[in-house]
Amino acid sequence: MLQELNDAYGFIFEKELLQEIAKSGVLKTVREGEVIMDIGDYITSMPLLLEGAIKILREDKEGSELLLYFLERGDTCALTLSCCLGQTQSEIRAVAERDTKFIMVPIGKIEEWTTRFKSWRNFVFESYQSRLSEMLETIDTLAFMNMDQRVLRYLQDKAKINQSQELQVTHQQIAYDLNTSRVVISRLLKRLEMEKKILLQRNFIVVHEL
Amino acid sequence: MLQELNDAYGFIFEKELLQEIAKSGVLKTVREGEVIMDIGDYITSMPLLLEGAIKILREDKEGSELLLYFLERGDTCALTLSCCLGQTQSEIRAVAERDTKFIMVPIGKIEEWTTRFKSWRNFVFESYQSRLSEMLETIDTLAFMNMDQRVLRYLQDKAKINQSQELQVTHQQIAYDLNTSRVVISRLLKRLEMEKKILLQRNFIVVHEL
DNA sequence: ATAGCTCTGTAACTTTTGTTACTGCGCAGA
DNA sequence: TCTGCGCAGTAACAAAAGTTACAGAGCTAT
Repeated sequence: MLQELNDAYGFIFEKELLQEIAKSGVLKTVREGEVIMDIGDYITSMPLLLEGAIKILREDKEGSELLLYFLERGDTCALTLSCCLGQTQSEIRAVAERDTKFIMVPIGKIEEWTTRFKSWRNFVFESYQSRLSEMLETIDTLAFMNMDQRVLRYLQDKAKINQSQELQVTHQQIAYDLNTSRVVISRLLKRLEMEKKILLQRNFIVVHEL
Repeated sequence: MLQELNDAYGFIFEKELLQEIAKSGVLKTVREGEVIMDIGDYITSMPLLLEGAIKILREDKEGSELLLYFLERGDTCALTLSCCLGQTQSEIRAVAERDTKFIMVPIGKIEEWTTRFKSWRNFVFESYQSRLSEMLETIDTLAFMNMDQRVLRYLQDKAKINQSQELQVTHQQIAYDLNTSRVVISRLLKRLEMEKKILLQRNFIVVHEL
């Protein structure tokens, strides 16, 4: 575990902190598609991503979903952090986008390290910061972009996160993530294909523009 | 200034911190409609609201605007805080919703107090937290609500912030804040009036449901 | 009072998004 | 091989939101 921690966090945390994390943290691995954390869950620890990717979703009372953003290696989820520190229920759902490995750090340590390690304090602040800017971007796409642009952007983000231009995803899945209907997505994807921006296959999309 | 500080922040900050704020902070008053901070500005201090209200707007490259949320007494803007600590340009515009009084605290002190005062640290964390949840709410309204619901919600929020059911606002202004067109707003307002949820006057709307 | 302005109401139309319904393809399992 | 199922394509229609255009109401300054 210490080795993996070092690979992902070695350049921002000091040795002592890395050892503390290795001591108090619990290593978890989840398979693609697994729900790591759900809306309403009581959160008592926060994740430090080592490998893989996680997608963070929001849901309304009627059960409609919306993808907020992805987390990668070196990230943590500030919304979870916020739940932890505020001792409230989770506002979001976290689902493994790929097979993923991470360390869960218990809430008590989070606060303790905040006073003891400057690098940890910075990490926490930077997490809040990057999560705020991701949320801003999400708001931008919702407020200022049409569905066709949102779909293209979604595909590009997903390609980046999965480090592959070939995405294994169904139209229905995209529709869920963007909170619209399958027919709308199929329509727009077809248009994007005609514009040569993507290539459509069964269960599978190739993104040209990155 | 110390008196006002005490009224707004006395119950969360210790005496010593209040005095430090009074010493290092600069008191500012702005009139309704004044732009306090604009997109692209370099931010070197953060505001602590004493009185009044501020609205926070986002803009895209084409100049379309969107209201993100309001700030009230006792609030600070975590997005600004984030800019401060990250030494980056402002991502948002802040406009006085009413005549407003606040204290600007220079960036150096923010960091210093973070290490010296637990109450300050908590305040900063809680600001991040509440701003994150405001942003989540904004995302919810954009993703899950139709324009008619958004308009009603907007009016209710504005009434709350201004502590009055009678809002002095034009249809055009609402359209700007919600990033839509004046005609759409007029149409929906008319419908809300027929549903007895509001009353329309010239330059002026009465909100019934709060 | 009247000219000029801002603000509101409304009609008519377009575009975008959402809905329903049906077709056919391709794969997996009996 | 046939059946059933999930997935993709598409048509036809409905609803929501955006656009253009114009008329009239009310305020202000001369």
